[in-house]
Amino acid sequence: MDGGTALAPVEREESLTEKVYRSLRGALTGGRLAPGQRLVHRTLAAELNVSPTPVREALLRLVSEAALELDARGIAWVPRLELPRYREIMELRVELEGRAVARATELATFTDVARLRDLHAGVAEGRRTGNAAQVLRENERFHFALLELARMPVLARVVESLWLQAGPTISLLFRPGTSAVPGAHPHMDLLAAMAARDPAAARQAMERDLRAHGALIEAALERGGG
Amino acid sequence: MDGGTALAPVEREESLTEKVYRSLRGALTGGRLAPGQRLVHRTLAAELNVSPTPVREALLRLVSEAALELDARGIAWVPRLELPRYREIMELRVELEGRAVARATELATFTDVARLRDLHAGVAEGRRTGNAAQVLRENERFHFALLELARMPVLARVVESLWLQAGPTISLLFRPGTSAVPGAHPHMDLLAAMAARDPAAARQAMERDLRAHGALIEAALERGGG
DNA sequence: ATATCGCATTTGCTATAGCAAACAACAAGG
DNA sequence: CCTTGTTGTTTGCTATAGCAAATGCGATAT
Repeated sequence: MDGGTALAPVEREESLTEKVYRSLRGALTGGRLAPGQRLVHRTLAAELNVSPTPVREALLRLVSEAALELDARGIAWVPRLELPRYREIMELRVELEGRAVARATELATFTDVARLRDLHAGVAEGRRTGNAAQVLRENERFHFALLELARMPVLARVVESLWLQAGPTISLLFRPGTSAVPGAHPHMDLLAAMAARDPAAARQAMERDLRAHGALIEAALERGGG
Repeated sequence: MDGGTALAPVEREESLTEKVYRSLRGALTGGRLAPGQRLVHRTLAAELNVSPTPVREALLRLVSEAALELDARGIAWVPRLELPRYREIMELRVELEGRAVARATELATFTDVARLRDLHAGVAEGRRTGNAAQVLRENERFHFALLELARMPVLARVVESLWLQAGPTISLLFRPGTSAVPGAHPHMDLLAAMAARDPAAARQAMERDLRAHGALIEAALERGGG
């Protein structure tokens, strides 16, 4: 019985808690849960056809990641992001994702950069067709793939958490039409810098990318969007 | 009925989940839970005289904060910190706590700095008497008070999470005697810089402080402590 | 019309129960 | 002595039940 050495280890199928968590996470970053929305665990459980227990666990997990908050009564809800807090999140993202992209530039192979180029194509297509949801979704994939390349798991986890905190507000306020920044998309500069093995330039491109997006959201927040 | 306006709002007493969470958190940073230790939720519940549910919730919360991990079977355990990951955590702490102390220096009043001085006295006392647990505990209070002064809640939360990830390993390996760095304690330089309203100097002092501690742990990890 | 009281409902929190998979220990066989 | 099979135990996961506090609503009184 040794033909088995070629077999991959069986994947333990994920728990219900995990499934609910992923579903909620996707809803948060995908803009299907708006700031202010309340999430009553029993109600959600009924909708998802599971018992309240795994739903409650998933909600508490999101609370511990600051993606949700509990009101005075203990009911989970999507927090409204005030401008100062949004700015703080963006400052941290600039620093941390900047670091990550510099590191990724040192480590990335030609193939890695090519893959990133493919991912950016999705973003570009969304921009052309004015599909905000697609832009956000593909942009997220691009950034997370980049984070992966940096081989900094602790940092990556922090950025994911920041992403999740800002996600609902960004989804609510982002409109791709508005972001017609002159010149090439910062992602293109970033990819060029990576191909040229220039970590500092890559970092600067990342910073421009984040600040360009960030400025749009800040403007909307100032108009009273939060 | 307006005599009530002077009353503080009644504090909703914390849930059992919260209590268990705090207890475990303290055990992790206080060195009462060593890397490798397994935490079986039913057993723990029996020891704490509560039902398994809140214990399970507290454990899952710590898992989501990367303070604990789940093994293949789903049992929570205190992860062993490999050197690269420890280094990554320290790099992030240097950046983030450095940022925080620079900001705190801009915002802190004379009274704030005096309070920090008091907190450092606890650290100094622990050093004099060779009480490792006291040094770690008071050092934590000092750093968190500093974070509070920076008014950067998102950053503070991230640092707390990093602290928790490194806590068990630090507690395991830290010995105050070893850390007889020549010259004044970096905290003293830091406090002087804050009093002088010099954010850059404060940041540098923080970096020296973290790297001095960090070097001790790294040395112990290299000797095979993890 | 407004305020107040009371009751039914909602809802988070904790405890308990049952299941299934993994594990451990021990017995039987080679 | 080592392997194999069996059986009892451990343990995470999910569902369910009951409690208590908060809430909401309607009735009643002023």
